Amino acid sequence: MTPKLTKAAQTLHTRRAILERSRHLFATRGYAATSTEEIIQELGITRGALYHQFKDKLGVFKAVIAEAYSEMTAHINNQVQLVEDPWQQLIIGCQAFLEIAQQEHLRRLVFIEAPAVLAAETLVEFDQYGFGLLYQSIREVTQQGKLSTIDAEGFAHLVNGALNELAAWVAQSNDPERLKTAQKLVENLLMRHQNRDA
Amino acid sequence: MTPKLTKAAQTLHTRRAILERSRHLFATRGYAATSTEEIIQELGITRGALYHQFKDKLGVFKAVIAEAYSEMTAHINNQVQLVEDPWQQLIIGCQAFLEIAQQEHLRRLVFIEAPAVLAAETLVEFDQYGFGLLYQSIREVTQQGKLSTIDAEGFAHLVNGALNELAAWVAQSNDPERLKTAQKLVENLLMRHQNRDA
DNA sequence: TAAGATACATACTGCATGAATGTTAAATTA
DNA sequence: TAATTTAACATTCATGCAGTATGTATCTTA
Repeated sequence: MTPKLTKAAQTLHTRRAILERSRHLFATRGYAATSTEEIIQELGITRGALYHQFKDKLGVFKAVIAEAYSEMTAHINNQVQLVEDPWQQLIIGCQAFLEIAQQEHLRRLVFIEAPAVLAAETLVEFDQYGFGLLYQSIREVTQQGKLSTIDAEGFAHLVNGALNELAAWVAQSNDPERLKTAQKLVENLLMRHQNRDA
Repeated sequence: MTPKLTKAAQTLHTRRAILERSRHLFATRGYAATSTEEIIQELGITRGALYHQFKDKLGVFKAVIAEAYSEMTAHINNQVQLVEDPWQQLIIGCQAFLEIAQQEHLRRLVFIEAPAVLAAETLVEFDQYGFGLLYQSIREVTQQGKLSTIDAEGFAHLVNGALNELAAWVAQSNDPERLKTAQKLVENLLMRHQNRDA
């Protein structure tokens, strides 16, 4: 006899519902201001369900953040793979970041809530995904002699920080031109560090 | 008859004690993980005292953040005022920021905890202090034609973001050379945007 | 010095997390 | 396929914490 709903399917449904609802709440109200009570009541499930699927409230948050991170990196990777030249990839990658990070929800989750909530904890692990891509890219063009800087790692941090803040700046505004301005600013930043001898 | 301790002096003592203790706790454990119970017990005072001096836990936090901000801006202003040339002031100011924001406690409070805790709230108000200085400085050199950028405001955000992240990078390490590296990176960034015609 | 304000103390309420325990239905296996 | 186990969820409760209400002692001021 075939069951109405397999266990695996049940889990999938419940987890997805919790993840989506809580992601919305975490992104709009913040982690602290979101109660597990809210999450379960809006979904019509019980505490038992939530605490069965996740270790605790922090567990839900970590899962949400992991998804948000992978969405961002996926978009960036997609865009980057459209070109071959590492130097172009660096520029395209940065601009793709600005596009995706423009989504206010993503930004608040990844760059505001996550650092504070996870603080000393596993944050580094997560953050390496985003930063790692950038660092690798910058190291590559530096080694090829195309980028001129006194310290590739430090420069990667410089660019990363610039990108994060520009993303916030773009997101805060309604002006559709800002994204383009930010993208040009970053391209300009990179071009001005380009080594013309190469 | 002279009182042992004037009311004003009492207030001063209590407020300072609360501010210093809670600042330490907020900076090391974070806002959420710090309980008012801890604060008062370590000081040997009561809830009444705390809630008399501050509206609530958030009120304590805001006061702590305000002090942290003003320490940072004070240091930057001091350094900047040592030179006359606006272009030099911009560079010196950025480097002074890296010096002061290197202190892990300050950084966590101002750039990690505060944004998350104050989120939509009065954060902007605070943040304008730090960013405002930078923006003004950049606008000045841009108007003088010394800085070449397509958008002064956007460029200010770019630099601000770069500074914040570099500060974190410096703070994470024990290497005393990192601060100098970061300072050079920023100077380099600015120099590469300098307009040689001026 | 009397009246009021101020700084603090104590006790209590309400809310949120997470744990303990119970129940039902799918999965496994004999 | 019947028996047994296990997984998904339900319900109830203990604990800890923020913030409030109310009481008291000390300082201020008219």
